[in-house]
Amino acid sequence: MSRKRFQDMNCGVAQTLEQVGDWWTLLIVRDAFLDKTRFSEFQESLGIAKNILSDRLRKLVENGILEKERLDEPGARYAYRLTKKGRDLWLVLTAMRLWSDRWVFGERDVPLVAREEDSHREVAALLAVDRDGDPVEPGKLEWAPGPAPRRRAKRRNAGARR
Amino acid sequence: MSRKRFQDMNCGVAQTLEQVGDWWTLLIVRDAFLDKTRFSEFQESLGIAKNILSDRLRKLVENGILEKERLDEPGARYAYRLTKKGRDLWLVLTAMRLWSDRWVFGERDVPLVAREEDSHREVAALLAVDRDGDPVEPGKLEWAPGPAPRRRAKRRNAGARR
DNA sequence: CGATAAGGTTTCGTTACGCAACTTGCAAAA
DNA sequence: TTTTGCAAGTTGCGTAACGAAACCTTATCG
Repeated sequence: MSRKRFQDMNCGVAQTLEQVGDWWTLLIVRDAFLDKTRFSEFQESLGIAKNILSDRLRKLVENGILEKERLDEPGARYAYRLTKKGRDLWLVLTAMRLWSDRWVFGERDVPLVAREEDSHREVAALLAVDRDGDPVEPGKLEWAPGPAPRRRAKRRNAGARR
Repeated sequence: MSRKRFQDMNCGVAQTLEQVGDWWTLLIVRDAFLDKTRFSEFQESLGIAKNILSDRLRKLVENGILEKERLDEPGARYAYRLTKKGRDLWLVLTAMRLWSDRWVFGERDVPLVAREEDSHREVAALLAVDRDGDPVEPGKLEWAPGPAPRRRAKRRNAGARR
């Protein structure tokens, strides 16, 4: 009678939820993007119970989304930092932010903004492109179920795992 | 001692999680994208308990992500369909799918594919653009906390709510 | 009328969450 | 050297959410 797991579902959404689908997890990741690194920083920022935070951080480290580093500084024991895998979640966070921007906040301002370091240009939208980089019309999308045996052609970034 | 709510957090990620952050909710939305409309279809597809499914469907309808329609067909039943707000979640699902494609599945195939209706070109990546539509370098992003009083300039699609 | 099916609701046991109190490790103050 | 103090947890306990199965309701079919 334990909580159902999504491990065996052959679906990317389910697999992602398996790793970051817990109630607090994505907010911890969001805070990590905001350069929070310490246990107490997450705790104060989120108002999360310490045992829950402890558990979520452990799972995030286990899943390779955060890495735990021991610090020598006085007053600071550990630092939790995003790995490459963790930083790659920015698209998920951005998609959620943009959705809420439109459907929840309405005209209110949102506090988390992604922007280019140099120009400070903000990410205002996400654009879907095919494997050649050509835009795909969002209004004319259909979803196809699988399993579709397809070869992923030439990935820009090889060496995906770690 | 109820579960902590994210309502009051002035953060788009939190607001989105408040509506679709429950354990099963995004999988129900995914199934809705796959043209499932009936209670029993969701139930069989997901293996979710009926009371949980009932509760999640109700909340999704309350939040305007699904709409419940009474059908006249024999066997008289209901259909749950995505609203515009619900269909707008495709970016979130796609971002999650692409992430798992890279970090979970590795070389395995994924079963949920978004593609253009006419050309059948698949969405292979999401591209961040600024408000002028110019691409923003993903590698050089920084995250800024708010609240940043910014005016959202000329949205492509006005009339956001409904 | 009885059987069957969709779409739930109820009941009940287990798991997860939330809170407070306690523990541990280290470092600086007294 | 003892004490204080903070970071980073762990433990115990009560409540809320979840999961499975049984039950209910409405409608159709024979």
